Amino acid sequence: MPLLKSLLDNEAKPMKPAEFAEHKILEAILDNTYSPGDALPAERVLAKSLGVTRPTLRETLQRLAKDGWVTIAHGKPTRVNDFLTQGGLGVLTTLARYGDYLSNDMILHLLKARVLILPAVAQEAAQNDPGVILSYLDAELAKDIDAVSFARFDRGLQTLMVTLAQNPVLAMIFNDFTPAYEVLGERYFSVDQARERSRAYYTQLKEALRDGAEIRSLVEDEMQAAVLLWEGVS
Amino acid sequence: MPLLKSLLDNEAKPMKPAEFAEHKILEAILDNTYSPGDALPAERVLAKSLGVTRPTLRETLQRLAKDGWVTIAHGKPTRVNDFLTQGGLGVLTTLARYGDYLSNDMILHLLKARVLILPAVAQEAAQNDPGVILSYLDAELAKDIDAVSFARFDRGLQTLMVTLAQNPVLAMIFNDFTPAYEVLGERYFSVDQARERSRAYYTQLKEALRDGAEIRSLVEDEMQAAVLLWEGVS
DNA sequence: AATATTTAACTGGTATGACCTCTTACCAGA
DNA sequence: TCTGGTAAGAGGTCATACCAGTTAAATATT
Repeated sequence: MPLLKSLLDNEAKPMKPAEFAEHKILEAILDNTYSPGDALPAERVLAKSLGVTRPTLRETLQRLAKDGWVTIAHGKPTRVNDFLTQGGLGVLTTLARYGDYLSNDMILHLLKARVLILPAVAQEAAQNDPGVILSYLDAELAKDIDAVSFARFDRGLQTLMVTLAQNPVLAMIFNDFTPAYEVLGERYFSVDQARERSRAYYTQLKEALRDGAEIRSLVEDEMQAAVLLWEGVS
Repeated sequence: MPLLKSLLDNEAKPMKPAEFAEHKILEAILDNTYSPGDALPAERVLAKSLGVTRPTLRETLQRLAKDGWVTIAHGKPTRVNDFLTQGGLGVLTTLARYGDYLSNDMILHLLKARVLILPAVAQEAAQNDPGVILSYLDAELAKDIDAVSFARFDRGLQTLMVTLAQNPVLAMIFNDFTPAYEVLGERYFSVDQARERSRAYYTQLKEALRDGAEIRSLVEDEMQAAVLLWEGVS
C-alpha cells in the first residue's frame, strides 16, 4: 500500500544530527562515493557539508573507526578501509541495518559460518542443562505465526543455548552476529518451507533432549539444510 | 627486573587525554569500581574528575559503547553493561590489550572456539589454492626462533588461509579475533612443547597439501591438541 | 647544484561554555 | 485518586578558539 507507506515514511521523526551524519557517510562509502583507500574530506569540510558541527561529526567518525570503516590518524587525512577484507563483524551489523546492502550471498556465508559454530554450542548446552532448553521448546508455536515472531522464537532458542554453553568467546561472536542475524531470520523464515523444516527440527530436538541423546549431528544437519534451502530460494 | 621496568614505564610518553580517559574508565570497570548495571557519573562530572573536557570524554564513551562496555541513552545516565555476557569480540580485544585481564581460562575458551572454525577454513583454503599455502610453509623456520616470531609465522599462515577460504563472514570473525590472538600466540608459543608440536604439524600439513588430501581432520586434531596442551600447562 | 633545514599549510586532537532535548520524579489541580 | 504540569538532571549539539602531528614547498647551507 504505497500511500500508507509514504505517509509513514513522512511521519518518521527527523534524524538527529549524529545519526544523520553516520547515515550519510556510510551511504557514501557503500555506494562508492568514497572507495576503500580514498581520503575522506577534512573534518571541517565534511562537517560543514553535512550540516553538523565538528564535535558531532567526530563522535560519528570515532564510532565508524571502531567498526573498521575508516582509519583515523593524527595529522593525516582519514581514510576509508577495505572493510570487506579488514572489517570486523561490526561491518556486517551495519550492512544488515542498511538492508539493501546485505546481499543474498552474504547471508549464505553467514549461514555457512553458523554451521561451524552452532552444533558445538548446542551440544555443550544440552550437556549442561537440557531441561531449560526443553521447557523453552515446550512453548507451542501457533500454526499461523508470522515470520518475524518465528524468527524471534528461533533466535531466542539459540541465545539460550549460547548462554548455557558457558563459553564467553562463543557468546561474544554470537552477540556480534545478532543484529545481522535478526535481519537474516526475518528473510529466512518468510519462506514457508523454512518454517516447516524448523518445526520438524524442534520436535526432533525435543525428543533427542528427552532421551539424553547427542544433538550435535542433529543440529549440524539442520544448519546444513538451511544453507541448501537458502541456496535454492535465493 | 623491577628497576628496569619502572624506568621504562617512566619513560613512556605521556598519554593523550582521550587515551588516558579510555584507560581510566576501562580500568575502573575491570576492577569493579563501576560494576555492570551501575551508572557512570554524569559526563560533566566524570570529565572534570578525569581532567579532560566533555567533548573528549564523549568521544571516548562513544567508542566504549560501540564495543559493548557501556550503554548510552539520551536523558538517562550511562550504564555499565554486563560485558562478559552482552559484549562482543571488541571486549576480548580490550581484555587482551590489558594483559592482566586476559585470563588463562579465557584463552582456553578462545582456543576451543578456534577448533570449530579453523578446520573448515583450512579445508576451503586448501581446495581453493593449495599452492600458495605450500609456498608459505616452505619458508623454513630457524631452529631457535623466539616465541614472538613463531607466533607471527603461525598467525600469518592462518591469515592466509582465511583469505583463501573466500568467506567474508569468517574473515570478519578472524579479524575481530586478531588482537587477542596475537597476545594468545605469544603466550602459547612460549611453551617449548607447543613449538615442537606446531613444527611437526606444519610438516604434516605440507605432505597432505602435496598429496591433495583432506586437511580438515588434520587441522582439527592439531587445534584440539592445542587445547589439551594449554589445559596442561596453565 | 645538491642537500639539509626551516617554515607554512594542511590534517586531526582538545578546550570552553552555552544551549537544546529527553527522562524522571515530584507536586499541584481536577 | 488520577491527571497533568514543571523543574532538575542526564545526554546531545553547537560555536569557536587553539594545540599538535604530517607533509611538502621554500629556503638556507654545503
